[in-house]
Amino acid sequence: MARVLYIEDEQEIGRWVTMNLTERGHHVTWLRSGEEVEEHLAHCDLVILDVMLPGLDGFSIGKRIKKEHPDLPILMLSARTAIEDKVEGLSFADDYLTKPFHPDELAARVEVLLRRFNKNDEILKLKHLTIHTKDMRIVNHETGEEILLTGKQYQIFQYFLRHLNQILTKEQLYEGVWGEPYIEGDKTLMVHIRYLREKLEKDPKNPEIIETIRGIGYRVRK
Amino acid sequence: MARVLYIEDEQEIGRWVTMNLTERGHHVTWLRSGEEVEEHLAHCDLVILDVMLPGLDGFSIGKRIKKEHPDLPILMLSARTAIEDKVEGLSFADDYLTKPFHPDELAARVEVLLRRFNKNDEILKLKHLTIHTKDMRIVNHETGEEILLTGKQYQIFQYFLRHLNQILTKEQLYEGVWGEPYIEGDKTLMVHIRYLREKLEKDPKNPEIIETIRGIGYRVRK
DNA sequence: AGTATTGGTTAATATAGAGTTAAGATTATG
DNA sequence: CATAATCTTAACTCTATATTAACCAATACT
Repeated sequence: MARVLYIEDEQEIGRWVTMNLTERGHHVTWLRSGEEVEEHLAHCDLVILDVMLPGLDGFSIGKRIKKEHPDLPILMLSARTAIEDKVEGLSFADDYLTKPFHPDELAARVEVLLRRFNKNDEILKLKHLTIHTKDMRIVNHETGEEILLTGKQYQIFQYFLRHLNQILTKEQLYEGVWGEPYIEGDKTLMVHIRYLREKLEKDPKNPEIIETIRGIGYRVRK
Repeated sequence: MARVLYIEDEQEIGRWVTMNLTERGHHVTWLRSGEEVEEHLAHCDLVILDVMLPGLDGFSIGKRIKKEHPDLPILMLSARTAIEDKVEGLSFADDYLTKPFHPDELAARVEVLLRRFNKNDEILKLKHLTIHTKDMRIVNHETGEEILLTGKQYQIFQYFLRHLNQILTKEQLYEGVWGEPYIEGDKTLMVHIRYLREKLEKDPKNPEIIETIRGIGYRVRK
């Protein structure tokens, strides 16, 4: 179902959680500390983070992850039930579950996050397109043909889908996809938008999927 | 901060929750039953739903709301702590909080949902217009249509919104938007005001949003 | 009422921002 | 290592928007 990155130092609970989530069809990567988190982030759909870790605490790690990857859902797991901890956790994370908990509740909350962040196999319909969000298969359901995107096209379109209905500035888009600052006047993004439209739009000259917001950027609406 | 629709039949807890959320700056509409929910949905940012209600139960109501309004966050509130209830609730809702709970936790979870669903921008109402200040989306809430402004129109209107109720001279406006000195007798600003009125006003000949202050300039009042 | 003054409207022209294309650079693939 | 696919750059075209200017309407003043 989803690729879960799980950071937990305790052997016991770590095995138990990993087992439970694996049973439900998720692919779990369990790290014993927050050290090598960074390299795994690009290849996961959700982070489960224990608060009590040796060395750097879960809150700091969570905040850093959220800063770098705002579209990656984070679920905090903790034995600390104090209201201050919950409020602190929820200030950046997307859910906070206190130990002990029932594995079904964890699984249900994982599902909520995947649903909300468009990371499960939801089927999204935009005009003449049917998009399987999990594996990003795009089908033109009027002709039945599948649309294959190249790497960059895929990343850009995914960024749009994660921010449906929002007006995205060229800066936001460029920085979100390339991960480096946008230089005013650069046409690279535009060229990609053009080829994307060529593939996605019925009539690329009158785009309906990716609309232009002149002076600002672009938008994809549901 | 946000417009919360709260459905709860118990007097005691209803008052307490309403008070707590109001204290934190939210606008709470408290309904004692799920009957007249439908008409309020269009004008709220988040739904808090009690599970135990006389008549139709909270789960059914929640599912129906989610089906019609998938982008409206729902937080379930319940005295039922059984895992089956939680799983059932989380199958459609976006969070599930069991009673008793700390008001700070409810508030924190409300914040998480508003953040995730992008509903935490300020909303300003001027006559028939609803303005989402964060992303500057302007909607005519009588027709439901979105109003798209061009760059200059956008800048001018933003200047008005930052100086609500103030009479702005043409000098002030011009210098505020263009950043260069206003030349007496220049009609550029006026032409833009005209096109702005064309888009914003119900009847552009009798402007209600942007009023003319003869001999001085213009004003937008709340 | 007639005239001056200030605001409003319209259409033309100019400009900036977006779209297009193709060639060259880079990266992936057999 | 060669070839193909994809990405970036840059010159050029097109179009929405901004500005200008000429004309029209409303209000204020004598």
